[in-house]
Amino acid sequence: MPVDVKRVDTSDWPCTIARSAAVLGDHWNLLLVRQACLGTRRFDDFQRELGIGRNILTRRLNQLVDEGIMQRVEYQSHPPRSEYRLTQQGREVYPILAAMAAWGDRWLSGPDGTPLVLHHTACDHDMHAVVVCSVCDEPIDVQEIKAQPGPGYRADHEPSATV
Amino acid sequence: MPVDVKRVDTSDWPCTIARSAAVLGDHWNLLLVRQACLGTRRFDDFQRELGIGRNILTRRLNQLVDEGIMQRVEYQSHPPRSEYRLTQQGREVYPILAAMAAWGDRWLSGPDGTPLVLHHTACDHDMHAVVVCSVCDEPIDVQEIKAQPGPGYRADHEPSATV
DNA sequence: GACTTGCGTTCCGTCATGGAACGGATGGAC
DNA sequence: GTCCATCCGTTCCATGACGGAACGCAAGTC
Repeated sequence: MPVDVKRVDTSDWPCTIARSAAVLGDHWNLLLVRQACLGTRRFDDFQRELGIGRNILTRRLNQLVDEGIMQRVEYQSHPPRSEYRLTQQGREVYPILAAMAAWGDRWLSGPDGTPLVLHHTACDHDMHAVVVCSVCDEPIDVQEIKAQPGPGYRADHEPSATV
Repeated sequence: MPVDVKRVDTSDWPCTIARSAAVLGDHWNLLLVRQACLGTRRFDDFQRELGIGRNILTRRLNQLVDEGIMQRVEYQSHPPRSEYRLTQQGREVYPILAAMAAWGDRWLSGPDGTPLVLHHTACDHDMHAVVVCSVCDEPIDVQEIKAQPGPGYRADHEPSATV
């Protein structure tokens, strides 16, 4: 089970973003989770809907399962067939995707507007994602955030001394 | 100026996430924006702090400039030296990174807790990012969102017919 | 004149990617 | 029983992205 990591591995840097990037900072992983959020579960469906190579798909799905983002669930046994579903950890990636969609709508969409409208069934409105502070509920701005080493910080991995 | 895209290009799919992923779904791009958010501006600093190869760094920075996420600003002319700063578009990537950090803290951090605490100067509290609905302000859950084709949707690019 | 800083470019070996073909287990049609 | 389709992969191979190391080059500094 080759794990395909030779490019710099940032999963053990003392930075959550770097760690998350090791998992989510990948073209296909991101799209696979997106597709799973839209309801796709089967190998062939992922393959057809994304146009990803079957060999790459196999690797990526196994990797996502190893990372706890997806799980294999056998849905029939003659012949054995399993589908790939998001775990809770995987489901919680969705807000990140929604934030990316909001950013994309603002900066990348053409004159026609967004290609994808998100409808929030909880409040029954079309919406977009907003990232807010957990304490004061105000939208986040880079310039109002200071990053500081936390309890889990160790200086021994990241090339940089500064975080 | 080789643009280094041979792997499947999703930038014109009728899906904002796919488009955003074409820009942000990359290991280094994500980390470069993170680093820029933390204040890094100079070529050598990026190189040292991230441990990225100089050739790769050159390509990535140029790409980010082309995409409007960063801009070159000359800070002295003898000799000509320029630094790379985030544009507004780039600065607005930060909420996505913050959302990724929150996810990483929840699912990837060790027993010691987060390696990086975010302090919100606006309300003067340590915080984490929460992604909420723009209409009802409630946190987003995959199962409460329905995606529907929007005005900018065209079925002619993405392999899949379904969105 | 030698050394340092800042910012790249060039060269090259290695590994990931992606296309295509193959495989193998089962179920259905005839 | 035989042929064909479905589903889920694996294997093979050419291409090209990655990453390390060395080189280039302009200007300032001692």
